[in-house]
Amino acid sequence: MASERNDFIRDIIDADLEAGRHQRVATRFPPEPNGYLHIGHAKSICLNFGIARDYQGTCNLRYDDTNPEKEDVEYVDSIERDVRWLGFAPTAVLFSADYFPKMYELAERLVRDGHAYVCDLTYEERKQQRGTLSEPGTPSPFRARSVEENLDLLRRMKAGEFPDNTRTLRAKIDMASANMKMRDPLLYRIRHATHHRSGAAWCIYPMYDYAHPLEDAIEGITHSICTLEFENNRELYDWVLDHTGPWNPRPHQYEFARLALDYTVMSKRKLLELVQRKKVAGWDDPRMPTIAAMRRRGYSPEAIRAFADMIGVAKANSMVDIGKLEYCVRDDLNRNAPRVLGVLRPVEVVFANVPQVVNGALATVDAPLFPPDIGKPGTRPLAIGERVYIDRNDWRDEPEAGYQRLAPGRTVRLRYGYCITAEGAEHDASGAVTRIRATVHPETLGGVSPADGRKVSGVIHWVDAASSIAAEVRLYEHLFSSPRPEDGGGDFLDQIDPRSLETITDARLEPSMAAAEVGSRWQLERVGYFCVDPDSKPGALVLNRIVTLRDSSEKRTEASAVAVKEPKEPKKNVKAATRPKGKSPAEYRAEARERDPELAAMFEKIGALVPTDQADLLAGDRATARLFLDTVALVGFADTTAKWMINELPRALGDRELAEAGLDAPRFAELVKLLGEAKLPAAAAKSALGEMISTGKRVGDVAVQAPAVSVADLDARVQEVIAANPDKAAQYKAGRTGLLGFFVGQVIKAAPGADPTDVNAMVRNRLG
RNA sequence: UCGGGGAUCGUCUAAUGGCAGGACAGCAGCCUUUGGAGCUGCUCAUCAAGGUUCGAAUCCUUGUCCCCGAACCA
Repeated sequence: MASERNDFIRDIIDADLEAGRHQRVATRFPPEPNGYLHIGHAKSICLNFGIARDYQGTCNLRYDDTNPEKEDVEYVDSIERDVRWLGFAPTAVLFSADYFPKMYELAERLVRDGHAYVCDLTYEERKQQRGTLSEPGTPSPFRARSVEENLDLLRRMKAGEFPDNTRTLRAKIDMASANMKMRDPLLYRIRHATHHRSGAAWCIYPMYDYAHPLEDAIEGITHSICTLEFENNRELYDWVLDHTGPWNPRPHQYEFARLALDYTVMSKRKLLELVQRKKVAGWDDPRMPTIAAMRRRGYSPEAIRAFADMIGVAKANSMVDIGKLEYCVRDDLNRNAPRVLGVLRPVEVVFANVPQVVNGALATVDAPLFPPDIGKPGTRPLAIGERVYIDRNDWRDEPEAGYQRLAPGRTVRLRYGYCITAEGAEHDASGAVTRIRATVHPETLGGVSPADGRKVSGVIHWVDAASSIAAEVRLYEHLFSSPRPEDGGGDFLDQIDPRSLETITDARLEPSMAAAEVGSRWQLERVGYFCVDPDSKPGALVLNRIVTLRDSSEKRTEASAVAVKEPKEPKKNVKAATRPKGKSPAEYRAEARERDPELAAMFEKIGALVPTDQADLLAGDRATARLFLDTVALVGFADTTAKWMINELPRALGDRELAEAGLDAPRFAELVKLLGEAKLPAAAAKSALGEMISTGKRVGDVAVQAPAVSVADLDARVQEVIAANPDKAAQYKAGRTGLLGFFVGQVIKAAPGADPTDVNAMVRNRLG
């Protein structure tokens, strides 16, 4: 059983297990090897593998490689590496291509059963005959070919007798289906192509809609999870399984909303374009949303998994704030990245008063690798020499309000070291500071305040000029300057932020960083988190900025507020405007009556008993209308019957149709009678109705009439509940009237036979 | 003969007729040898209108808006 919060898919799995529909859970992650995996895939990986983990089930990594022209082993390799790096071990690593023989065998079966045919229509002809979203298609002239001819043609297709694109195998379903996917969809196409796995063994390849359900069924997948755009494909998925089975377990497809993140793009096509047009350095350019890029940038698998947990799984299209990802990355790094000192834009500080120099240093301190709140051990020595570098950004010739760092006459603490006071600065011709002169307060080591009582305005980072090492630092920002680069109608490539990569070649790091390994992650205190890039060479470190530190200084807030551009006009949905409006249920009911005079007559009769709007709802189909009329004929109470049929019956029915639910008028009438005569409380009647429908029993057998509760008893219950929740009672009295429902619910739980109306009144009374 | 889905704080997501909750972001304060972290508090939502009900985000009705679907892609 899954722990913590469930998503709707885990709810479905829980229900399936509970109902005995499955004894075990099997999922799969089915990428097509035609690109690198991205953060959106990570969401799916965490879902599928996470379910396998939570339910002690299985999860296969299966390459959905049915299109030889787009797929490549480079992608196959990268995908498995990324899945494993994310922390998941596939139960099996499989390839659709390995099922080609079995799929073909089933295709022959479809032909033999008359469910598929070979079609000679060209692409253009088929397009012509497909119809549109609102008009039916026309059947292919080859639809009526004999089984023998179809079988012969299919075998010759497989044998390679026909050139590419000259024939297809199509399912024989319904060219008039409202679902375009069901208009005799293609099952196989001819491609004399080399496949990355099966080589030249095949010249016909199955289409996704045929292959995918079979792959799932062959592997014994129970829950086949995909994204929302496949909702329309589910009907075909089921059709394929229905005509190739029986399958046990029989897989079912469920769809969730794919991840969309702002300030990036997620489609493989667009990612490929960025790579091929060299807008980025490759699939693993740290600005890309690919797993490989995030790994290189320094995101940890734990951070990405935490992100997947944070965003949840649902069916509503959504755009996730990239800040959530960055939060997860920082949260992980804060706990795990050792702190070191480094200066991105060095400016020299020379000390005028040098207290005492030992081995070329004023002092050497053991600086902790983690702050106290992290509670991790480790230190490294830090020598403070006569000259240090501080960040240019920590100096102001004229400090603005609220500024807490170094400026003429100001005193700051060098992190882990001395307090220093700036005495003056030298500038170049452009006015930029080139050197700062300062005095050291020798007594301030170890957190001691300056002896003269002067105020220390802040703490800044620094490195020793003599012993520090040089490094290249790559500063990354979001690749795109717009939160939705695909919106606005223009080319998304135009939205690339030219400032998304800034390279600093003369940064200085504390000497301990010379030993940092490729891939290791560090916090440069007060600057951000950094990861050692594989481009590093001995003596020539390259650091990637993983993410900045959160910065609550006002300056930064203002700057980023300016940087955020106004979102563009929301894109106009041309399709939506030209799309004809669908018929409303009311129109369907009216049409049904027009087609069916008997139903129209029933509508008339019902209209004589209840208001027209109710009659309309009750006379949309014969089963409903008949139930109403028969029930009223039996017991009267037209008003009660109508209200219960309209408002309560749908919920009790759930997914079932009234006609197949087997609720006959005599049984329903019994319930209505009790209701009409006020002999059964509404709440009891509701649960009874549900039970009557699912068990076929009579109301007398299922309605649990809790013993009546005397007024005195009920009042005691009310007072007990109020006494047990004094805080809530106080809140209620303070005006939080929504709590009334809470109290009523609690009392009814304690006294099931009570009339909610009475309880309501008594609670109000007691709570004043 | 159009069909299939969806709509809850700024964002993501819970609540399966009974307290609209959590997280991110934001704001304020505390704390701090990182303007980090942490802690405390605050701001902020059920698409609309009717109906059923003691009680509706949830059930019914009528609307509105958004997404997906007419590749020999997946």
